[in-house]
Amino acid sequence: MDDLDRKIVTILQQDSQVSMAALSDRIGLSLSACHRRVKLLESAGVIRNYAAQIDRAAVGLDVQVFIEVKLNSQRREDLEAFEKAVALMPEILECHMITGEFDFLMRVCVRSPADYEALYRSRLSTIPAVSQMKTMLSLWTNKEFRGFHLG
Amino acid sequence: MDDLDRKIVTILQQDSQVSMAALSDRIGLSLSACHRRVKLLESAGVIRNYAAQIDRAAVGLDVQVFIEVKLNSQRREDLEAFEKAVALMPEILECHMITGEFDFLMRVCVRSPADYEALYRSRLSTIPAVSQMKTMLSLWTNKEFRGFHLG
DNA sequence: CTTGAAACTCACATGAC
DNA sequence: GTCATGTGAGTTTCAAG
Repeated sequence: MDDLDRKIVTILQQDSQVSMAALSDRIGLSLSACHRRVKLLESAGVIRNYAAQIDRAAVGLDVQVFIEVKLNSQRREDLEAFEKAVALMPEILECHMITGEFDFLMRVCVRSPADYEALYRSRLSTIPAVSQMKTMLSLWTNKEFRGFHLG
Repeated sequence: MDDLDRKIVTILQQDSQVSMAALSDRIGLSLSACHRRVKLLESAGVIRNYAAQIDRAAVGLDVQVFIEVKLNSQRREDLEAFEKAVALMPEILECHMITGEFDFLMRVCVRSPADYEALYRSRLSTIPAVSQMKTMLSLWTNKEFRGFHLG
């Protein structure tokens, strides 16, 4: 991971459909050298995959919520039960174990407040391992994720 | 956005480099019909862009932190000052205005605890509009974002 | 919506410097 | 690392049903 690799990754994070020729131009490398680096970044696992990025509103996911979760205990069985429940819910887009007052932070997207209420009432709050939850509704997004900042 | 469009989007969120032929096969449509739908989804803004997804650890961003932020007030000048400061910090990957005790939730990635300390001490806590912050260090990620769940 | 064909771009491998 | 080159694959468009 030298400076050229970071440039490549930065560009590909914004637009993975850029042609090798254009990419090599922008980083000041020959086409074949650039191509070789990209393939190396892929096989090294630096570049995981290529994905289409979707407009959340355009697909009707109008409600985005962050949820802090506290478990009954840190015992293995509670952790595993919670993780398993999270894995089974596709509306939970991400889930992080965190330090602080709560144990986990999750991001959830659903179509409507009613859908969130249903999810919350009948599928989240019923997880036995969960003792407490705090919902933070995302009112609007000031800054969206557009790739990691390198360097 | 019918069912076929949702199928297309779901596949492209996981792998945008799938060939049109393979994509059309998987959704059960002819190549040209499938191609037309993809282009429509792009021009309609449903598909925003195509991006390489990077392994955070592989690029040395070992520290991921969520930060809740409370402002001094909800006055326009405080909000704008905060947003402006956020926009200028590339380490802040996302920032959402939220309901609840705090006003904003941010995600930050840096290379080391020392880097976070420096960011926190000299660039975050010095924003005049900010009255309080709460740092939640991400210990590990149970579920990673891999695209929205449609349908 | 379908099939099929033509034109074009680019990826990829190769060999040479 | 740099060029130059050729083949195959995939994209894109178009005509016709």
